[in-house]
Amino acid sequence: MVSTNSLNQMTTSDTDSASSLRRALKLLRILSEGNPEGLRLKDIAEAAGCSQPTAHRMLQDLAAEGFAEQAAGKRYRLALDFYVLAARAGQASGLRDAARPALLRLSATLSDTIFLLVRNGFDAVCLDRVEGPFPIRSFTGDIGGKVPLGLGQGSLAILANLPEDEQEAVIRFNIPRLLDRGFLDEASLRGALAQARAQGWVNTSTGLIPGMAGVGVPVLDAQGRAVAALSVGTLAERLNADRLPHVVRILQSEAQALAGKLNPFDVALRYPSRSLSTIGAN
Amino acid sequence: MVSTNSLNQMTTSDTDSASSLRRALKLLRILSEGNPEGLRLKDIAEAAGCSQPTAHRMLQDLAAEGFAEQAAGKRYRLALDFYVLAARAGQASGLRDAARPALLRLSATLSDTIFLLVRNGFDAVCLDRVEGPFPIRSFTGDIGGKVPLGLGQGSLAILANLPEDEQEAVIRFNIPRLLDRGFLDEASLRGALAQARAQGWVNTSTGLIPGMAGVGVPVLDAQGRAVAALSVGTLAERLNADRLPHVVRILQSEAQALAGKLNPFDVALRYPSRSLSTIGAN
DNA sequence: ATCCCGAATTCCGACATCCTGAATTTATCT
DNA sequence: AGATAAATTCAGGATGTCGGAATTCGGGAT
Repeated sequence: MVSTNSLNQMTTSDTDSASSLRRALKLLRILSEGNPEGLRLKDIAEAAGCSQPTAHRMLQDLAAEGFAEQAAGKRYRLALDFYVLAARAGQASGLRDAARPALLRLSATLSDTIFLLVRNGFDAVCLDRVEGPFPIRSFTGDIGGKVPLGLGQGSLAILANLPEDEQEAVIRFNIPRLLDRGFLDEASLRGALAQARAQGWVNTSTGLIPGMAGVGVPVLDAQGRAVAALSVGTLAERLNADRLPHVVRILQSEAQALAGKLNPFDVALRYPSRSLSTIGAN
Repeated sequence: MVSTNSLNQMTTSDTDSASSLRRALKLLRILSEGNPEGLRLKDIAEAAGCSQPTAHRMLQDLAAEGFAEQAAGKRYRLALDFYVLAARAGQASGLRDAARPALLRLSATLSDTIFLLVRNGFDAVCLDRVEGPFPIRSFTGDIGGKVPLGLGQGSLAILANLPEDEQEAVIRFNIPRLLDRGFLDEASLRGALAQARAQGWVNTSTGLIPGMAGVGVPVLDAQGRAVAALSVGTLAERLNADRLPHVVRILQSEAQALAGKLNPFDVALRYPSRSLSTIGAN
């Protein structure tokens, strides 16, 4: 049989006493995590823990609103409208627009790929990316992609500059996830964090991805909390001792300028106080 | 105030006798179209045509599932989770991954900004984009952005290569929208379409955006229908008579190669993928 | 080409959930 | 601070929802 959901440990606080709306939203998550070609109704119903007619009706509604669609073979998948709709979600803080000129400058100056990452719960999310001419492999992947905080240069830079207690909570939650991805034990993570905090930037040529290297710097808000990170991803050979200081300097300069433009209006992104309800998913 | 501009497609039977789920989904659309900083409950309720308590409860559910969040000032807006979730929606056809190498090659070769557009209803959606060193203004905007079919090079290239009846339907629907954006009367649109169909590519240096120019070519499926477009956006001076033919040729070449890779996902000729493949790996 | 089986979709009665209006708390403005 | 408007909570009553059963659809084998 289809092995049940892989990562969903404690999907929601209330086992099954969720509202019908929340159940429907779970369907979207299921679709998002499933095969992009589409999922069969039966499997969706099973994953959602509801009957087939119920799943069917909800999916019909989702389709009618343009959130889902039925591909050939009757398979259901997310529709493009959903994508379009969400494109504006990243704009919340205006960070993306604020950072774009910096990304373009950095990419033009360094001829490398530049990432803009923001913190989102226990993850870093790639909010934007400008590609350089060199082919890059990164954890972060595409725009909209996410990595556990601590994995990768920018992600590490953010984690290193969180308030003590939050950092600790994130570390505790992410250690298993990091081990799953095959990198870092807790000791080396804490070592890397200490160094990152001390020197203000992160340099990982430590072979996480063979041949790749990068530099990440945090973007700090008025309280010194990391809300984002700028990072460079490039070939290891392009980050030698000669070039590294230059790259760090220019990155830090842009990060600082960006911090100045931050909208102080909503820096304090709040996290749902209700236990671990929403963060378990994905 | 908040006008409920619903550009919903034909699929939506727009009677107000919608299920509660569909009403909730409309809320997401309202949030998406509203001020990215967030909307007040009162306005949301008004735009959705429901009472405040109802809107409130639905928004609470949306927030609990990570689709929305409450910013300072109690304003509601889409959350980053939504963005992350939707990032995988664009993957439906695998077109994006298939096209990425081509985009990178084109950008590297031409030193200009390259767009990948796909058709979505009456719009063209920017599925991916690789930026060149020159600052560009485009209709399409960011990844996830959309333009009415017919506006812009790639968008025009798609429209020009749709089946007769669909094209006609799109034109009829889009004419007012195009006029709204201040460009093109119907006659010149039809003229441009005829030319685009005849020569196989679109060249707009016709001053839609001052100083900007671009070339778009359609990506055709096995039946000769346009499913996507590749386009170049650049400064008008960079598309002179000398360079234009070269740009067109290389674009067409990539578009053709891309068409060959298109997934014939119409029929499930696929061998039963029961084993492991239904669970998408990350 | 036909049969057969599993999946998808439709139907319907019982029931739980959701909606509206009023009350209470919280934020915003003068 | 006071006043006002918005946001949130609360409680019945109505409506939409749920899941089993029946039907249609589609795919695979003989």
